[in-house]
Amino acid sequence: MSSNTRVRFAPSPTGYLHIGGARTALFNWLHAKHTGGVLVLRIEDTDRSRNTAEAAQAIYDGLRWLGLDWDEGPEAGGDLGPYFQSERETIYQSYLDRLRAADRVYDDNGSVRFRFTREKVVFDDVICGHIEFDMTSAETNPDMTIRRPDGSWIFHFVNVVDDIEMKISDVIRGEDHLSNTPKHVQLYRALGVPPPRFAHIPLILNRDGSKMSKRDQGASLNTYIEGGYLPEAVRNYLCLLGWSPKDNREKLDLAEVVQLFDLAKVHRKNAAFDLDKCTWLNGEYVRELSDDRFQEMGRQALTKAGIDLGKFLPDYVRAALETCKGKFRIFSELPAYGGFYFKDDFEFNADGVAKHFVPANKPLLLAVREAFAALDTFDAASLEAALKATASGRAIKVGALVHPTRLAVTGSNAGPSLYHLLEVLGKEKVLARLDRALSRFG
RNA sequence: GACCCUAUCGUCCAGUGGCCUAGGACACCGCCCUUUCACGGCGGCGACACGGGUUCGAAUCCCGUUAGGGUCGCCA
Repeated sequence: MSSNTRVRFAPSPTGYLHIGGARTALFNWLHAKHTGGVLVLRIEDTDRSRNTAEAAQAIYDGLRWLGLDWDEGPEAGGDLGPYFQSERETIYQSYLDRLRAADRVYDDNGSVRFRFTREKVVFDDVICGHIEFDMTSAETNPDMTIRRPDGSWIFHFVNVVDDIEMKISDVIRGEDHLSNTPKHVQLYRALGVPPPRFAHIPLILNRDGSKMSKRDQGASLNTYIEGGYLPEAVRNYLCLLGWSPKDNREKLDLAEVVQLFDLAKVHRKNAAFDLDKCTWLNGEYVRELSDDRFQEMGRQALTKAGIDLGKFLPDYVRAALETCKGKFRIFSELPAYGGFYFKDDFEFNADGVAKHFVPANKPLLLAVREAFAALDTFDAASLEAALKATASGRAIKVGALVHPTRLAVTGSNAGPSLYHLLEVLGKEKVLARLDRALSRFG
């Protein structure tokens, strides 16, 4: 399927990719893919104080992490560049000349202003529908500045010029630009170019409904990258914010979303970012991760938490990680869940101590130690049999032994399957840890 | 303040005049499964912002109010 659809994602290099920007990029990407069109990436760095190179890199990294590639732009090439506004000076100059020739600009204290036509501006937004703005009053809509006295350009002007030059057919952007659109439409008309289609997507709000700004928790994509989230899960969650496959499904693969995505069906309502749901969805994906990728991400998460895996045999690490699969939702939870495999001097959970390290349990734990010590083969099946035999020999429930034992060897009340975890730990470590716990009883 | 957008469970989404005593998901609570946790299963809690219309009939259409968000820069 070929088409003339050309969309663009045009972020300002702020040093990180905002979660709202990420979704705008995602929707642009989806629309391009759905229509067989092209996605252009353009860096809007007209503000000279911004450190473009590094800040732009953060944007590429974020987009690539999400799996969003662009057809034209930095590091991708294209015939309609350059794709940094800071490198398009002569183009802007020529467009300014056109406006000047048409007598649509004038100087004001050294800056250049664009003279609006005093009229009603109407346009049809793909998402928001028919929009009317009354621009007849210079009081409420004063002529806008398009170039500063120092020669630098203002967003509205360069944005429109670039969209014209890059032959953008559909401008898909955040709803915060809806009120700016009539100004842009006026610019198109003054330049004698038909405006593109506009589609303003709703904004992402904080969980409490307030506006999500730079400093808010979760505003930066980095939060998810560093927090041990999977890109496919975050991408899936973002798809569901303001758009729906309509059949109550939550987990959708990318190819299917591309097929179903319909820009016109995107909501008009702002949505709150629900980290809990995003985390749940992540857990769904983690559970289905291939063993290799799970192992790789697991090692990364543990290393990041300060654990030196080099001190352990690869087989030990692999087996340890294996017992944790499917038990947690985001990788940042892994160190707390399975860190005991790599630390002998861990603290014992206080609630657990109060509940299980009571005097009456000391003989029980001793009996378990004795049973385990007598084992020749230290595998899950033998351990389970030994523990159950110990329990029935004393006419107590298995749980009465399981809980103190788990606490003794892991320091926690929750964790991987006890018998498997004991097997991975090995006889030596298990007996040592049991002794260490026993010493706590005084 | 002016203008623009929006308004279904706490959150995300389904619902486009009768199928709605409003459905699903996350979260929360209970039960079951179970060596813990998680998963899974079952059940519960929980919403059409308010007021007027239109219509035989309104969550769905219209108007108003209220609330939230956005824009009004020589930021993007």
